[in-house]
Amino acid sequence: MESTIDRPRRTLARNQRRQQVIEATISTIAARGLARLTLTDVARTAGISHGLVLFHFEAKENLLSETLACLADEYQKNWQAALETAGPGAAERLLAVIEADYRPAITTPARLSAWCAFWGEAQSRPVYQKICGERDAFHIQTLEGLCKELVQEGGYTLDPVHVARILRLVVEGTWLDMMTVEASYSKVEARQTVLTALALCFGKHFADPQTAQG
Amino acid sequence: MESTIDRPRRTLARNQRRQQVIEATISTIAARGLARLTLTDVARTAGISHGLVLFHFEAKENLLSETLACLADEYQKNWQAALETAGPGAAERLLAVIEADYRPAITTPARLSAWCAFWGEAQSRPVYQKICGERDAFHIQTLEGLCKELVQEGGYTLDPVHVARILRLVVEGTWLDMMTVEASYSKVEARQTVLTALALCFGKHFADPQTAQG
DNA sequence: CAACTGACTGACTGGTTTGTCAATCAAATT
DNA sequence: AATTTGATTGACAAACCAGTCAGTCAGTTG
Repeated sequence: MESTIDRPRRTLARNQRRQQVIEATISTIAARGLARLTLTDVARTAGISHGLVLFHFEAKENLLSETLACLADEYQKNWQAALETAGPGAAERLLAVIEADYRPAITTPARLSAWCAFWGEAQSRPVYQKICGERDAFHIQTLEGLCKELVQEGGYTLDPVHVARILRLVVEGTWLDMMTVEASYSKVEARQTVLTALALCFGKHFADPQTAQG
Repeated sequence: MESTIDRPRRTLARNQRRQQVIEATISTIAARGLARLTLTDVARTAGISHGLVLFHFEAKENLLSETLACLADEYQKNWQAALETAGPGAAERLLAVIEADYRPAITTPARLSAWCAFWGEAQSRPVYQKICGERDAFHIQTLEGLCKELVQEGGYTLDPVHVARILRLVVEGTWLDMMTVEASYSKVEARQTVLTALALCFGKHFADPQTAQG
């Protein structure tokens, strides 16, 4: 008897199909941008009719919101998971949160590209702003908390809010660089840059990759 | 005899009208985003017919490219002018280039918003990438050069490329923050963050605003 | 003043795109 | 096997929008 369960089905379960369409949306945004995105594009990428996309998401606007929410969820779960498996020390935990941003599953070219596209459009769309906003606030709060711990621990004369911001911006910035800057650099270079920033901020806790090697 | 020169004319000179339409485009992008931008929107903002927009720019795509080129030009001229009027020392010059990014004329909400919109769309549009790319490369080169000078001058054990990148990303990042992050902070806060970063990188040349005050 | 040039308008066209819906089909249930 | 449920399609309607163009008008030049 052949298996009837794991053979690809013509009709998929609701959640599976929705996830598949969202993946197709991410790819299509990466390839064509938000401005030129059409439902027919998305449908073609997913290998289904455009009517089915609307059947599952009601409206284009809704599909886009849910796609962004999916990306934001993924991002948050990723760094939170990293935080949970990290050791108890503030330094370890800060490093874990930062390194989580460079995990391959998160930094897919298509995902980065889609993320940037939403970011650019968010200026004029409160809906998008709100989806990212709450999760962002939590992320920032966490970073600030860890920096505060480190400042107290190491007796640094630094404003934890400023330092947390600097570190976050360097991480986010290297993301964007890897996408946009023409002569783009590698993920290794990006992480080295972040480690340099960490060493500059918290020299007693982190060694500069430069001096550590040479 | 009344003046015939400075009275507002119904028909404008070619360059004047083009500039006006570009300004209208920037405002409209800020208000509606690139994805929903229509020529009718732009025309309404400029107070002219949408036929005239096409008369001056041939095609929508062309209007957008020229608008982006205008923003990029403006940006470059701004920091280059700041560099020319700065003193001879590397520290002064670096500070001048960085502070130029916070001049009010450049950091208009509409301009920042439009800039972000183009940035987001640039992933999938080589045309946009190219317009920014060359100018960006020059900007990065300049920053790296100044950082290199400072490193030699102060005997820091730092990679100038990494430091230049960190500083640039903090500046760019505060820009984006002021636009996107929900509980946004002020331009003063942004500049303080950058000064903190400068002090962390080049402690012998720049004082942390924190310790300088307290 | 007459002729001319170039800016300007607004109606129109063709093509594209979102969203609807009736019909179809696969899978589960009875 | 018959019925039901819910996914799926493709044809269709309506809206929208970029781009065209014939004709108008303002400003200039001879």
